[in-house]
Amino acid sequence: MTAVENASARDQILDAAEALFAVQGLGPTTIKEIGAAAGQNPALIYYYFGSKEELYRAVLQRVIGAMLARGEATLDAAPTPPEAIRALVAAQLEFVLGHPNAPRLLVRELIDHEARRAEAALLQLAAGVFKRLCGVIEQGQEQGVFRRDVEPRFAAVSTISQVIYFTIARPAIGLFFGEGSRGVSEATARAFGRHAGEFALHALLVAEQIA
Amino acid sequence: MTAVENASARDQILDAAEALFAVQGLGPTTIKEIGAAAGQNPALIYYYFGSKEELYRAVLQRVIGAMLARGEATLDAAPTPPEAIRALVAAQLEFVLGHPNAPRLLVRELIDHEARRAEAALLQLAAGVFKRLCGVIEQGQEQGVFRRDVEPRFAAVSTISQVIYFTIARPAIGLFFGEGSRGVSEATARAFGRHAGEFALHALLVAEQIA
DNA sequence: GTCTATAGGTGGATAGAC
DNA sequence: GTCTATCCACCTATAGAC
Repeated sequence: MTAVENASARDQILDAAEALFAVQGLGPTTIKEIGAAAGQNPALIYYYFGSKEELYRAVLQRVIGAMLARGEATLDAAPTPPEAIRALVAAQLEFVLGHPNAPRLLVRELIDHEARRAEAALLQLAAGVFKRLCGVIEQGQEQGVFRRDVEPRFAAVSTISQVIYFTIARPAIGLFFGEGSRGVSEATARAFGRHAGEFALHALLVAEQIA
Repeated sequence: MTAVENASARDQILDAAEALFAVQGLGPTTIKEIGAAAGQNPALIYYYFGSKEELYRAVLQRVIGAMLARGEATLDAAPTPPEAIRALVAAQLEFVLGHPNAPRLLVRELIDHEARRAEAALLQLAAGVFKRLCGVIEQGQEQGVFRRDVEPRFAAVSTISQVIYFTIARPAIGLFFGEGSRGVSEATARAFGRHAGEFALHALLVAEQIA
């Protein structure tokens, strides 16, 4: 009955809902299912969140907030544009390893956008990360380390796409790598993360800069 | 009542279902909705397909078949590994412009895999395309035009990820490009396609090969 | 804050006429 | 092959006891 225990019941619902929404999506996930997974009475969901939709929004907010904070902190901390690219991709990979639900929720939300149910907030925030990364790439071009015949905004999309797609397509990639359709091992995922940073860098660096 | 008209009723259901499944997913799309969108009686869906699930499978089969045929033909026709990379990315972009539902259905299916509903066939086929592309990259490495310090399978994933992610994230990218949250223009999409081919090539080519 | 019971609505699927 | 009518299961949400 204390504030802590209340928060805990609420959080257990949030955690269970996040996992179920990520794997099944909003529609097919039922209130009863969430209650059972959370070890809580389904009626509590209405007490704490009002409706299934609002619970879904709360789940999204939490995930997006965490992802964004991580991305911005990483970009801010990097000393040079090439380091920023490498660090961002590495942070992206570490983030999705720790929060495998995040890209699933995010991508579902993007696909659902034309179903007019997506949060405008998500779109704004996603666009915000792109802009920050784009600034870093422009800076690298001004410093003469990145090629000038690259559209910075396009390059930002290409850079970010790799880890997200890798995570989403993990079952198919697991088969491709002979590691089964349940997805690749964590070691392979980390190796891909290092590759993705280098791949983007080599695509961006002027030829003389390449070691 | 002719065979052609029968096929037409069936195809109208398939077309309507494809669009609805792509935008909303399987769960939230109702049989009645599909019937209305197709201009057909919902009961016909059971006559032709047996169940909602089997209709969904038929939709997937059609899309995957088209995508695969296009990809393999493109790779087969390219004379050199660099040309193959460029041509594959260009074909990918043209395909998604013509079939905007395809990547949505495919990515939904991948995300849903842990919900144990995905087709093993899709995973096998996706892995097949990766393998073909991977062979092209290895060939380029043997010929000395592509860098040897790149894992070919990772590079295949990075190359393919760009256009698919661009399509999925189109609403966010639309905002980012100041073209509204309904997505970017076709001209911008084509420009991105050209960029993505070059991005992957620069990431792969040995330094001396870069013009 | 937490639980039970249930109302109210909708969805997938089928039976059977035409 | 196509349509109408309908059954049954299930889901969201609420009312109200504790």
